[in-house]
Order: sequence, then C-alpha cells, then structure tokens
Amino acid sequence: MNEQLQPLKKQSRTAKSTRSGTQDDVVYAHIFDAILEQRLAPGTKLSEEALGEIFGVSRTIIRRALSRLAHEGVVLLRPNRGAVVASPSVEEARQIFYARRLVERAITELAVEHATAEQLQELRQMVLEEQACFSRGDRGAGIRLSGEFHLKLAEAAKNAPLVSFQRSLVSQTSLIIAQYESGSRSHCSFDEHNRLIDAIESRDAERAVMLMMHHMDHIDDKLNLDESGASDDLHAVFSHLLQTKKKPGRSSPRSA
Amino acid sequence: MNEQLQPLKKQSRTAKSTRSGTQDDVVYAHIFDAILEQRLAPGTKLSEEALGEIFGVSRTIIRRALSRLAHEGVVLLRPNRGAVVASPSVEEARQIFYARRLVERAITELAVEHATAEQLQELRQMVLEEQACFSRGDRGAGIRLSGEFHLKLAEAAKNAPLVSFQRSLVSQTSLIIAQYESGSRSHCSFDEHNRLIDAIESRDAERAVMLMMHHMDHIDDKLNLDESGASDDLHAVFSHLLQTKKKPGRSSPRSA
DNA sequence: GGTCGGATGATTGTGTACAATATCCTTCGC
DNA sequence: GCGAAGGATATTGTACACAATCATCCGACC
Repeated sequence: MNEQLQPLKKQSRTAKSTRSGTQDDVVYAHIFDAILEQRLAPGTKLSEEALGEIFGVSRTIIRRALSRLAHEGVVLLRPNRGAVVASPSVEEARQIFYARRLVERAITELAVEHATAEQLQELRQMVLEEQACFSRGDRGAGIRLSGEFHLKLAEAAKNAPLVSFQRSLVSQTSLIIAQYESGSRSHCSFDEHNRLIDAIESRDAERAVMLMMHHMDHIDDKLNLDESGASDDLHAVFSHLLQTKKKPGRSSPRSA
Repeated sequence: MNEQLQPLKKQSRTAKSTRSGTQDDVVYAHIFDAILEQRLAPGTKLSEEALGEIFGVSRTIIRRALSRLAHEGVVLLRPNRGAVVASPSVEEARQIFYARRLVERAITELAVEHATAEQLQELRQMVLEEQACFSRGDRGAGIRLSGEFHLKLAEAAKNAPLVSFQRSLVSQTSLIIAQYESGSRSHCSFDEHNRLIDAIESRDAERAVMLMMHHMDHIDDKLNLDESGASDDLHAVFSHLLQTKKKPGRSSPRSA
C-alpha cells in the first residue's frame, strides 16, 4: 500500500503551499491530498513507521501530522491501535452536510459583504484550474480543487473561526464524495461556481445565497446516501431485521 | 507563575471526566480549566519544561496537550517561540461571537427536535451547579460551567461537527469573557438557561431560538468590546492617528 | 551615548530507544 | 474439529538526548 503515496521531497508539487517550511506541514499536506484525491481509500491503515520511511522523517513528525488530520476528521485515531483513513457513515455524512449548509450560507453572506476584487479574481482562477482538471480527467485533483474553492470563499468572508470550521467540513465532504458518489460525473459543476462568483461580485446577497444552497442540493443529490453500498456497521447492514427501526429522516436546514 | 496550576495527580477533580485515561487528556483538561477559570491570564507563557515538571510527565505529553489547546484556539503556538495563553483581539472576539450566534441558533433548533428527557434533566442539573458556583463566589468555575452548559446543549443537538465547533467557540468565548468583562456580575444568568430548557422541553423552537438569541445579546452586552482597555497591537492603539481608518462595523447575524 | 554585532544561555524541534499494549499464530484441551 | 489460552511479533505510547533556533546580554564601533 506504500506505493500510493508520493515518494518524498517534492514539496513544490500540488501539495499546499508549505508555508512555514516545517516538515510536518509537508507531510500533512501530502497525506491530506492523497486522501482527498482518493489515492488512499477509506479504512486504509496509516502505519507511523511506514509513513516515516516513505517521507524520510521520524515517527514524531508523522504523529503530529496524523494528529492534525484526525482533528480535521479525515483520519481516525484509535488509541493503541493506530490511525486509519476515515470512512464517514451515512449518518455522519448527513450531519456534515447539515453543518455545511449552515456555514456556506453564512460564508456567502459575509463574502458578499467583504470579498475584495482581488479575491474574486483568485476565485475565478481557481474555477479555471478546477475545470482544467476535470476536462483532463483528473478526478481526484478536481474534487480537491473544488473543495479549495469553497475554502477560498470562506477566507473572503473574513471570519477566522468559520474558515477553520469550513476547512474541516470541506475535507470531510471531499471524503464523502469520494466514497458515496453515484455514477454521474461533473461534481461541483464549475458553472455553478462561476455564477456564484458573479452574484457575489454584484453584491447580490439573496441571489448568491440561493445559488449556494442550490449548489449544496446538487452536491448531495449526486450522492446515494440512502442506499449506501457496503457498510462495516453490522447493525446498519441488518437493520431491516431489527424491530426498532430508525427512520432516515433527511434533515436539511433549507428553511432556516 | 507555576503555583497557579494544580500540582498534579488529582484527576478526580473538576477537570473533565478523563475518559480514556491517557495522560495527555488529564494534562489537557487541567490546563484548559486553568485558562477558563482565569487562573492563567491571557498572554502567560506556557513553558513545556515547566509544565512537564508540574504534571510529572515528559515534554512529549505537554506538547500534545498544547497542540490540542492551540487547535481549539485557547492557546497560541508560536513556532520556535513557545506557547502562550491566547488573548483574543476585539476583532477576533467579534468574529467568534458572530460564529457563535450562528451555531447556537442551529443547535437550539436541533435540540428542540432531538433532546431526550434525560439530557434535559442533565442540563437542569448543570444550571444548579452553575448557580451554586456563582453564589459561592467562585467566578472562574461559574464561567466554565456556564460554557459547559452550552456544550451539553450542543450534544443534545446530535450533530458531531457542530459539537466540535461549539467546543472551540465556547472555550474562546470564556476566554473573551474573562478578558473583556465589564463591571456587572451575573454573567450567563442561570435564569435564562432555565427558561431556555423550558422552551426546549415544550418543543417550542421559535421561542427557544428567541431566548437563545437574547441570551447571546446579553452576553456581549456585558462585554466592553468597543473600548478595550489595553492592547498590544500598536496599530490598533494609535488607529485614531492613522489616515485610513477602519470602521468597527458591528456585524451580528440577528436578522438571518 | 546610541546602535549594531556576536557570544551565551535558554527553549523548542527532532530523532531514537525503550516500555506498554494490541494483534496474530501456535498449541493445548475438550 | 472447534474453542480457548498462551506466547511471539508488530505497533503504538512515552521518555529522553541531541540539534536547531531564538532571546538576551555584553562589548565594540560609529
């Protein structure tokens, strides 16, 4: 399973800008990208020693990176049993999407208020890159860039706590998309992203929020959360045999 | 400055239930409590070696605990320069309160929908404890318990990402209260908490949300964020001399 | 006299060794 | 043949030692 990760020492790659230069940022970014681009499947065990050897650093660094990833929810850290790539359940996915609608709405409103011309320009640039990825057939990078678009939008909202939360939500959303996406391609249709930028640029909060909410609808419409293929939760698999059934009860804060 | 922390090995104290028993949880909880109860003032340097000696563990454990605290925003981790207790600026406080209104609204709606009788009972119990603390004059523990009330409410909402975010927001809010609170006492008036539980118990979402929003109003009304006493930001201190002034522009999502 | 520069001390960053725990396989008993 | 108990192996948890970096202080130079 080691070949799925980039060898090492190539920090000029797509992996996040490696701002402060400290080693664990590089490791963090690489594993992060690998998970989001689905080069690491959900449930894969992340051995500290193996990762350390791959990246040429000690377990100390790996451990820190895994800790950060765990805090963001893309890695599950089981005490004394090591780390695995997270595999969100359907219920967890629902909770994440609920939170995401909430945050995206607020971010959109704030972005309409605070986004600078420069930031809007950067957003347009990101949409172009995203489009290029999908047309190139690089699905993994497309999912990742699509997520980074939403993260960039959060930065334009100028609210640090929301940015931090959004980072966690976007990461997990990407994981969910990678896991539950049904057949149809063209995920975050870049067209929607572009129209969203238009609305923000014209400072039309109402329209921007509407577009964002529809965008969210389209994302989870493409997922088949209702009939998840395989599950490792025995109770969920055999739930139809149990007497105390739980209703799915889709709860989306669209009316809020 | 070492005497401000509890000696060690007293994990049956008020510090969080110490669930998994691992050492760093204990250390984390103790430092966390110390900060929230204002036994550690904002800006205080948190030396790894000193903390390690106090708690009788190695720097490895301390480092992990500090890392977690930094992720929650109550500790600032400066590369190569050590950790300090966070001291949120006025602008950061505003952003935190904005996010908190957003989250508290959603949590209240979800709690009305999902809170069990048992959870409501636990909430009432917490209000009693909180009340006891304030009447006993233990201001620090009062602030902390008041925060834990809001955290417990988040758990009743049954949305894991929101709980996690709320934990971070509540921690930082406590820090802000400890830092900016103006004269008047009786912070989170327990009465408001009680009425909130009533509304949730009667499944009256509209009233519960209204009470929660008023509760938020009362909290930041008690803070003097507009005329912060001292600041370490020179630009902020002498902003009236600068030509390009920034308007404060209070932005609260009350109309959302 | 003030400021720049270098040496010194302290503190954090990283690697590694050892201990504790979980997992897996073998073996024993039923 | 199946299940359970025990040990062997591998992996994580913790402590510690060394390297790198930063803050401070003192002296020299302008």
